[in-house]
Amino acid sequence: MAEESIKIDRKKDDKSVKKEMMNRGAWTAEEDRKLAEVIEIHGPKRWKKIATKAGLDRCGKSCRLRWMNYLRPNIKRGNITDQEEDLILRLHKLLGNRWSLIAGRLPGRTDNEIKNYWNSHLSKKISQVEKHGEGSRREGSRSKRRRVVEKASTSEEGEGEDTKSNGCEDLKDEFDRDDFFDFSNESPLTLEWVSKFLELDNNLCELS
DNA sequence: AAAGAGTCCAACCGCGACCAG
DNA sequence: CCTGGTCGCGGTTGGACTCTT
Repeated sequence: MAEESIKIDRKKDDKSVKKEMMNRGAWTAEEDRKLAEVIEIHGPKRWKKIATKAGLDRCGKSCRLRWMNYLRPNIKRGNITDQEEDLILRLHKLLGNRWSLIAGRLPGRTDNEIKNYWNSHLSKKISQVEKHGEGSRREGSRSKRRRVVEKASTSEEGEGEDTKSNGCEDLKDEFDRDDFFDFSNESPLTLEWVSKFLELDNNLCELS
């Protein structure tokens, strides 16, 4: 028993020592350059390897995040347009806090960016609207662990867990959300998709 | 001009899923 | 089947910047 806890402690210590040795905080231009170089050669995978190859005192996780949110080509910087905002609102209504899925429909935007935008702009907007208007509906606390939720939701969608509900529950019979949002073999945001989505969303909310 | 409050966003953290051995 | 390593996700934090008083 005691031995086990010592083991755990040692493990924890190793971890924190490593952490302390790791470079953290803001990325420098030099680090960015090194990271981009290595990724160009090896591709954006095996992040731990990339971190060591680049000679950065960063963990793979940190490298991945930097690449995904900042260095990746085709990243769109600057203000979220009205159209994008509208899309985010509608997608969030359907999907809840599944930022990566939402980001998948906004080319050039990252999940982190959308999440930040939501937290700083839209959540306020929404709570203001809710104050004025009627319904208060709790945002699903940890919509995360989505795969678990998704699995569960296939059998019993109810529970209101993973947000979205908003009078749109009815759609579940005729609309397979996960199918709809499976973007794996589809090119991102096309006008057809947007109009298809907006049309569908309008229809659903008219029903409710 | 300064200082306190508020906002924004890059980066970190912790967790669960996935996968290879 | 089990285990350890890795990845990807959403939540949270810290600090730089801006606004207000």
